[in-house]
Amino acid sequence: MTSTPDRAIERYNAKDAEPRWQQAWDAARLFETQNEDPRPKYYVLEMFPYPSGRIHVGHVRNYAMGDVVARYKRARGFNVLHPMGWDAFGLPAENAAMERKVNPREWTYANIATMKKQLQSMGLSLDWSREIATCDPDYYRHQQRLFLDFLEKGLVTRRTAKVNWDPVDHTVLANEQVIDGRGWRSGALVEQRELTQWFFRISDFAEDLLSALDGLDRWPEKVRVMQKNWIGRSEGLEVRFSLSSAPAGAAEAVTVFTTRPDTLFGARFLAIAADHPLAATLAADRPDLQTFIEECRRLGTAQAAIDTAEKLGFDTGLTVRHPLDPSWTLPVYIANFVLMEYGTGAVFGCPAHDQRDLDFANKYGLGNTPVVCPEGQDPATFTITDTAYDGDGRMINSAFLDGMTTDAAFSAVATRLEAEGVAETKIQFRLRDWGVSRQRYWGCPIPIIHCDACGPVPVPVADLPVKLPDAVSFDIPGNPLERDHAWRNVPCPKCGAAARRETDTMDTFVDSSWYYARFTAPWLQDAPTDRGAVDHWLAVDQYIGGVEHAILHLLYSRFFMRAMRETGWSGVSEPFAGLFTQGMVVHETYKDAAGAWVPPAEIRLDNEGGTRRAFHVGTGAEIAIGPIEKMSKSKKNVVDPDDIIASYGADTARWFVLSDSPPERDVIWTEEGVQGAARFVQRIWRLVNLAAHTDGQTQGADAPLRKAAHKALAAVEEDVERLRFNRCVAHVYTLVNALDEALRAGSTRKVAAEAAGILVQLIAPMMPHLAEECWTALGRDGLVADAPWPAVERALLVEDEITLPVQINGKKRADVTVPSGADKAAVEAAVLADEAVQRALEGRSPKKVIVVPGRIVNLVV
RNA sequence: GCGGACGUGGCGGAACCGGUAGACGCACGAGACUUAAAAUCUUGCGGCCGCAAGGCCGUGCGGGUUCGAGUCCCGCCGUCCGCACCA
Repeated sequence: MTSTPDRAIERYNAKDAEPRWQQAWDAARLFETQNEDPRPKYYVLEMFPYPSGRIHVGHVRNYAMGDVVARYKRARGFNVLHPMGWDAFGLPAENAAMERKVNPREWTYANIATMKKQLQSMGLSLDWSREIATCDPDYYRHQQRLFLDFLEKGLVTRRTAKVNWDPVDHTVLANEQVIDGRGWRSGALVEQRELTQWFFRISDFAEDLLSALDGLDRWPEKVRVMQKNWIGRSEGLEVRFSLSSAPAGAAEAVTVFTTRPDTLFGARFLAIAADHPLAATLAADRPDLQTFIEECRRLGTAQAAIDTAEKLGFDTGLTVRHPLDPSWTLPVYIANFVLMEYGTGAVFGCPAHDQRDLDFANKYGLGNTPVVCPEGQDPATFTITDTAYDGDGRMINSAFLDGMTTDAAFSAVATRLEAEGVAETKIQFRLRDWGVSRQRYWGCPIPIIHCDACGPVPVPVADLPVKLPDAVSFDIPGNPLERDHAWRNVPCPKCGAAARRETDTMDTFVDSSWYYARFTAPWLQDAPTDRGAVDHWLAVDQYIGGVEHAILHLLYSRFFMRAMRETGWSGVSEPFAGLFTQGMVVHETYKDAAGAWVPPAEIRLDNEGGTRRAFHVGTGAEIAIGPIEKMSKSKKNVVDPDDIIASYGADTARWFVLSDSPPERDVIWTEEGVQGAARFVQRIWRLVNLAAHTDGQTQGADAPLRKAAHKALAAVEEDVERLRFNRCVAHVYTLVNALDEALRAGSTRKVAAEAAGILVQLIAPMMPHLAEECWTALGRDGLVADAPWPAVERALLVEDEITLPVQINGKKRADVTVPSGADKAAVEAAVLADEAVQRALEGRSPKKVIVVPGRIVNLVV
């Protein structure tokens, strides 16, 4: 049987091979993309990393996936753009500066150098000639230009807004950085401060950002739903309730937004937010009211997450007239559940049909009037006690609306109030404008100069970039830009008088909102983008990253493309045509007897008899195996990609992260799994070498092998296109098993080497170094990374004969083999002639025969 | 509370439009080779009954549609994720 000569095949040495092939690709400049290349374009992009210091396995997974797509598409004849850069501004650099007295810029660039080396050791097919770092003045000068252009187009505004202010660190905190009302670093009680801030007017695009989601059919449904909810469109009516007697200095009326004008006759009260201007006016000379407002604010920030928050109200003593019946007045409350940020900061309370209003009304004895009667309920007896009814029905107790449906009542009220000039139909969005001002040093300076005479004046384009000063100190809390007088004090570009630079920098989400566009022509000196390049490459064909960016980054980028379209920097509106959100890499946790976390590197696992036990490599003490969790420094359940690559090689690491789980789900990093991947690398190496030198003569073994190779090829094609890498891996295993079997059976060298060649091309996108080494072993010319994808021989995919399962009353009783082209009658005849079928029929004759061609036969008796 | 996803062997998972449930891998058992170990190879591996042939049960639970349901419908249970006083 085994006619393969006993050749000593050396083990594949990844440590030696991987750098060698990386150099070969570099030397051939294989991944440097030309914009002018006539082949069809394909833009693959993974979310660029923050240079935190070292890459983690999550990066390995993310970039391995992108690399499979990039290498595959390149083999399929596309001009692939696959760039990489650094999301390099951000708070950690400033924290490092404070803790370790290092310059943020030096810290960042040192991290970039380290991480670039790590990424290069992965063998990714990246075009490093297009590398960008957002902290580079060559990048952020263009961002400043975009800011100025947006400003000119009215897409940027400046206004006051409330921010979370950390009085110890002297900085604004994002909501996520406020924990239980305290700053996440300082632990100080966070204050709400009014600050003048720059805003991008993303809400101007709310309607378009929402409706265009429907066209993003290559985005996960989940992400589209999240964005839809985030934008939060609701249709309703803005209604003015005039005050019976307006206090001095207050408006004559309170405007309310409602999505249920049909229930207006069920109104019992009006409630305004604690931050409503009317509340402030009233509080001016009323300390009790001031106290209440303070209380509301504290509750708002300190216990944002409370779901049982009690409804609190303060009766102002004011009343408003009902817009549909001026003789009817309603009391005005200040209520803690009304948000100034949404709608008009005022609501009318309809207790019968809104649970929140009902809770409030019941607490303050305001009663309720049901005005919508559910279908099948008797209006005469329909009452509400402690559960509001928010469904549809017939109008009752509602004067001219009685008997209408809720929809009809909505329209009737809207028509009437609009005619009277006391209301307008309004579409309200939850989406708010994007505040981009940050009181921090390590970010893109906002290119504005404040002049006492001229106000905020844009820095002239010719003066860009506004560069960050290098010599800064973080000895004193707060933004060093404010203390840097040499940097800060400049003449007004308009009038020449003494003026001051804006010391706020931009939110780092701005940096990542357009980097993918910059990649299309990163060499441009005097413009952010080149229209030809940007319109050619965008949208990104496949964008890959974590779900944690489902809303902010992806929504901001969609806004940015629209704003760049308005300012002429892009002809495209949607940045990402295809989006894929990959799962995390998770790992078991380990705890020693003292309860301290133990890192996986210090663990030896034992699986004797199927019982998993862990021991400490140093002490030998048994370690408790804990739950599988997201890798985190605090639980020490992290593995370092450098260690993995050093001991197993990049291909093994890449293969493992692609193999074990569907890419959108979490993958559990296990030592056993990595070892399995490492063994497979050797197995491929061994089989490919055997195939290259076999002197098998059994031609009967050839046909099944060719069939297996082309089946695997077709299957991998389909699954790479759909990013189902775990299935690709399974197809490769199947082909390897077939090759192994064929070699044992004596397959000829010609066919074995041809099948091995296909195998090598299949693994090339996933394990590129091993693939090159195998390609050479097979005596093939050039680089497999540059070889065109093999063509599937479709004829090999069709079977001559097919084995159909035969069911009797839905239970499988036999298998019958028929020619694959057999028609239903022939199949039926063959089935009924089958011995096992006849035995199972026990003399009965089928009442019905269902033949599903190529699938199954079911006999009903 | 609202919205979404998911639930299949010891484990990760596969199963396309309703058509052989458990592909492929990991782990584990038995055996071969070896002084030994590693590596490699052979072989078994959902449960129950059986020497076997074979049979019965089985995709979170309960019902339904269908010749046929992991897949579709209704109702539960559980897990995860997102949003959350949104008027």
